[in-house]
Amino acid sequence: MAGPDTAPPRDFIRAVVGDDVAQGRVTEVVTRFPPEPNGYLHIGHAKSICLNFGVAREFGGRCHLRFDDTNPTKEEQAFIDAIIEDVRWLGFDWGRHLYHASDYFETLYQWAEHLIDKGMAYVDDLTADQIRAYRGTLTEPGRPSPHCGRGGDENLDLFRRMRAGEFADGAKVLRARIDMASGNINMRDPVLYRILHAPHPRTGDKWCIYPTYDFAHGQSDAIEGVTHSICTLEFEDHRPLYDWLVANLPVPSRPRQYEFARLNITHTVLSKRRLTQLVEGGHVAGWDDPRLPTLAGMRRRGFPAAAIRDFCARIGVTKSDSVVEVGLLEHCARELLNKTAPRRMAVLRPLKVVIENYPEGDGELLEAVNNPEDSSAGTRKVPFGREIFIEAEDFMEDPPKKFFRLAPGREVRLRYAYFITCTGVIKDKAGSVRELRCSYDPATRGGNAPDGRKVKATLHWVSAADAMPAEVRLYEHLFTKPDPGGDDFLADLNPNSLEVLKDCRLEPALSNAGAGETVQFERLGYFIPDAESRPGRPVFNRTVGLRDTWAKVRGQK
RNA sequence: UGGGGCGUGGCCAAGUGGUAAGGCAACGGGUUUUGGUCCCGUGAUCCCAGGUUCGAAUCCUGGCGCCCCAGCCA
Repeated sequence: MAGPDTAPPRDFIRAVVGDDVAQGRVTEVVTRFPPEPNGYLHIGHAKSICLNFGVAREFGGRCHLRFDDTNPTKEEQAFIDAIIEDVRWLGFDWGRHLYHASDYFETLYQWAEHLIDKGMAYVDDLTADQIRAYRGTLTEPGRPSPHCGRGGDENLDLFRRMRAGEFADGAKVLRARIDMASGNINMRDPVLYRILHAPHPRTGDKWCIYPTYDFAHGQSDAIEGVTHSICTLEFEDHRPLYDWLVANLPVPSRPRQYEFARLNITHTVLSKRRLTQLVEGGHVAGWDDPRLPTLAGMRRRGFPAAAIRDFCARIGVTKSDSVVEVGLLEHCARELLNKTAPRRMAVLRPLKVVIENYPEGDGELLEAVNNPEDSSAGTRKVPFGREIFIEAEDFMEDPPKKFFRLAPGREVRLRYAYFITCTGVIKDKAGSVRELRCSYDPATRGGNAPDGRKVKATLHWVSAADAMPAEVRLYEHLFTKPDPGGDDFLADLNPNSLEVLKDCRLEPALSNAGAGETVQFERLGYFIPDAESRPGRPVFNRTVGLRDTWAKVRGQK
């Protein structure tokens, strides 16, 4: 069993790294996680983070956190801050190795001049549209730009004037001189620098030209001594360019790029473009909406970081496109939480029960186990009285065959309390059940009958006199379809992804539920206080429900 | 019709010539003061077709299918 943070997984990336170490090709393994600060991190990033930091740790190396901040028109400091918080929360530490591609802007600039000197780059005056037209298509080769023959001095002069701010955005670009006829479009004289008169979150107004991803990434890796630059499959086509640049520039080391398949999960979306659309379009309540697969959202929802790490370890790392069922993620959360979450009782949809033979005005404290999976968690006292609330769905006036819970004349157990028998049903004018009358057996205190009598169900409950009112938010999948449609994915949004219950009742022990601590509401699932929770006005999020075989039986009848 | 990848049970995924691990899901059954947990049991001949071999998911040939690439995004 691949428990949390146990046996390190074995995959093709680790095989390569292990081989490089064994053959002496590298002495220290250095990886990096390189987010662009233009959005929040999601669980797809978690896969990459676990891979990069995991490999570094397993081989005694190090992993850098480096922001790929080469496009100031899309990036913000707020995203940088959020990303740092999320990676930390996930449980990884980059030590003093926090970097930004923008740290290397001056060096990258010098290397661009170096390329010009070698005749391997030129300044192009073509517009973006013209460049596209000259680039050819997937099946037809491109044609050289009319400016590709410019002399070195002219190119150098033009490039320096680009830096000096003499030209408008888009007026000129610096391009590598490689091969306009290459089958690989990335090699058809790719753009290396573009003019962007935009302030940068870190370098301010110092620059008005910025390197492209291709010109920044590999060189940044080389500067940092990264040995294994691990990225996703869509960059496979960029590897020849990555290698070309690193081979033709006076870089201090020779990193290698390896690609793995990005993560996909059913019933959600995992692309930054779509997540941004959901947030900016107001379809969710922000980047940390608990329905989102963002790390911030999952944290708020109550997913433990260790469960996410476990999930990432279980899905593996390969090169084949795959879609992991959300069920696995939910399983990872349940498995961990089952062992760690304290048990409490809470009633989501209260139905009042009056125990008629229980002395009026009396009350008592009953002992309840905090976690049957962890005896060290101890016990607590739960108040009991003549009037209690039970879950409305735990009673049926006319129960079907397989319904084991409370019904007229039937006896069930109240967890850690007594056996009760339903003796009466009170309804309102509309005919719906308002209240139940029951009797209890004083001999069954604690939940066991001395005569060995059995009941078929155990219900959770809360003392009416002591209950604390609360709001509880239930979540379902954000999308109704396993694979939300392409451009039309908003049409697949699940209208019932959020259900707010405003009249819930909690046992008193829940009043000091610690922030960030997920608890189990017995028989219901795992819940965590929401960020909007306040003393005296608690709000809980359901992280995930318990497995519910009754729901299955009920569903298929 | 160019270039780069991928194809093992419903979903992931081991396997690298010697006779198909594991996890999730599903379905049976047992235990149980959570219809939870836990325990036991049930399923593939490996995209297709040829070939090499005593023997192939693993090697060769030819097909088929799916994904990525024509941003001065990353």
